[in-house]
Amino acid sequence: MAVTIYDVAKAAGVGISTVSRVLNESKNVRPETRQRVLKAIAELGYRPNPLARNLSRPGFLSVGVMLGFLTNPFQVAVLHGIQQVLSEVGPNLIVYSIDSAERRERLLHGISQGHRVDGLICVSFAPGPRHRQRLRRYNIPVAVADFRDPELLSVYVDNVRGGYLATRHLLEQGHRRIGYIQDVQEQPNGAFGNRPAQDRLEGYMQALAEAGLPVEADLVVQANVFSRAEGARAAASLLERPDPPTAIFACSDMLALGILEYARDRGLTVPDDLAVIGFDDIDLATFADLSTVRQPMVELGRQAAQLLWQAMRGQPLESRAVEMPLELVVRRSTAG
Amino acid sequence: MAVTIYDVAKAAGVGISTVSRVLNESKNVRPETRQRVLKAIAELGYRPNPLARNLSRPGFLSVGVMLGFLTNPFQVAVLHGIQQVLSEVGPNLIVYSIDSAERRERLLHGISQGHRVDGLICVSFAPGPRHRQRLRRYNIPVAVADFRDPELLSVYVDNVRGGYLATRHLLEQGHRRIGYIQDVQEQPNGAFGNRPAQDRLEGYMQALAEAGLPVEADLVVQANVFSRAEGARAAASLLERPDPPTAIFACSDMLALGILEYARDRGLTVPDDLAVIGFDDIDLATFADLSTVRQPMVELGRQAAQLLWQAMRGQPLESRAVEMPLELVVRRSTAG
DNA sequence: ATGGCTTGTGAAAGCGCTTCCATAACCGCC
DNA sequence: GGCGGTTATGGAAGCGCTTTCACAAGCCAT
Repeated sequence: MAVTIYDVAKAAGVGISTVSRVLNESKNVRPETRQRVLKAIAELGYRPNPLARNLSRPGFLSVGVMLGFLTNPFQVAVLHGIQQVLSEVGPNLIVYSIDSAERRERLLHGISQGHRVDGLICVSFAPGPRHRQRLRRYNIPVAVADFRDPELLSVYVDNVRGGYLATRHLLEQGHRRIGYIQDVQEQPNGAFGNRPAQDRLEGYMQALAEAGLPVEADLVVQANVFSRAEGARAAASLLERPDPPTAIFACSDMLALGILEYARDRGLTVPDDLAVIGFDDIDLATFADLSTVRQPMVELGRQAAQLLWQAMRGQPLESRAVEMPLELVVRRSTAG
Repeated sequence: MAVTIYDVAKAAGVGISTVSRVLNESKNVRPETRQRVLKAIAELGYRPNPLARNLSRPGFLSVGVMLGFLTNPFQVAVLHGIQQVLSEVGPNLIVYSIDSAERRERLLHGISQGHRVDGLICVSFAPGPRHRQRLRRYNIPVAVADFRDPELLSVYVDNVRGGYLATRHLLEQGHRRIGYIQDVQEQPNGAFGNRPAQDRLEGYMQALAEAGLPVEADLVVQANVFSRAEGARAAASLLERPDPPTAIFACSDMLALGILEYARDRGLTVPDDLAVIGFDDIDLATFADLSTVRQPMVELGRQAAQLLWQAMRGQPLESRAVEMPLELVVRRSTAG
């Protein structure tokens, strides 16, 4: 099928070792011979096969990173952290961005049985039992970032506590009716949901309970995708009702920015008419003066990459799970 | 060194083909044998070598993407576009993020002679002559996004025109003293600079000349890195002088957001006290009501990926260079 | 000339896997 | 109880490259 080093050798009337030498710019090739080989390479359109090359030299590892859309700043930040670590230590970083549950399964299937990578990092989710089993069978280490899983290397935050912190803060500001917007994504089992967002909801409920307030089902709404537009839409559904909340906790800053946008369009004053708090503390939160719960996004990625890399090299791990700190950041969107 | 399929076969007392069958979950392996093999795999910590596997089956290609920081929304958007296309067609996407000129050279060196990828996309820069020569020699196709290069597959915008559009718009709003902030990055040759930003400066100068205005060297400042903080710093250096400009054109939205932040901190009204226009039209520009010159970032990546993929498959290209449209987007930061 | 060098080159042995092919063991059937 | 037809398994030939090794020239100083 493809043109190989043998074809080139034959065309140039030399042995394959000579072609290889030309390719690797080693010494001891007569200029004239080199020219003949280069000519043959050019004429045949020969392209060396990276796989074959790496096979016959000290191994070059690669790790795969599976994440959702590259439009999600949180995930990009995590990727950035992973990148930082891996670019130092060496392995190739192969990015698999997943836009649907179906594609995720397909990719995971390929990876878990296809031996395409030497290590895997999943961001904000964990592979299902079947994939997991195969990955373990092949001794492909797996790290999850932004997810807690006892079986895998995991780096995570206490999302329940995060939800609690955000909600308690709003309660302390005197709010009694607090909306929660969570983003959902399609899961492989066909269900919709999202573990971190679910956990934050739990924290939200805890805080309400602690304050002796009921959880009103109406005040919890879902946004389908991760975007400002969805945040605005969700805010609308929350606020355009008889008895609207005075504060909203969005499970991501991006959604929260959408809420702020909606508020501005409607002429609502923040935080007086409506208080808003997000989650993540993305770069833009400062710009928008958005209160939020900060999670160390880049560090999440770094730690996951570090853990994975240690496992890949067979080094002993002091721990398989790392919890990262969460911090309430109060800005003007909740405290005028 | 590493444990191979032979070690496993020996440990399990079977042939390597049987191990391979177990690994690939093919039929015709007695359950008992399978167990023995799995046990051996687990005990030896055997991990199949992805390279070797892919070598002996229909080829699996990979393309490398070299870009700057993953914190730059423009570059992330381009990456997103690339990702969209390549995830459909198949090859692995290997991301090389570059934080210094030195690292870029080192990586490029490895890639151009190391045969690590089957195709390469460079975002916002082009490989230097030496790398380029080697890449050509090995028939590794190269596409550049956000850069124009006659020798390579390139997808670009007319940055001169973009600078012109932005500046003319400010002139039409009545501004006569217009600042320009450009970001610079270290180049392999040790110089600092950035081709797109340089071109936009040229457009800026064209527009001024057309309006019969002089280009004042004081009004052109540089930001060292791509960030809001740098934008604010540059704005400060421009505005805290005797005769400050009434409008600023920043060569990226991120810098422009920094300017807006600075203006807000100083109590300046936008656009009355200071008009600001950016470049790119990143997602957040809408949120910040920032006027800008829109470039189709995702599409830039998509086109580059498409061009590259066609070249990789040896398909004829109708064109090696694609110019993408630019569009002035007027929002409240320049027009009250 | 002649024994060492260095230099240019090809043959062949891997690298770790998949897969084709051959063999052996086993099934049920007339 | 012997025959075609499965089913389980090992041997060996690649996949496309790098690299060691051996060998043939060519070089210099003797």
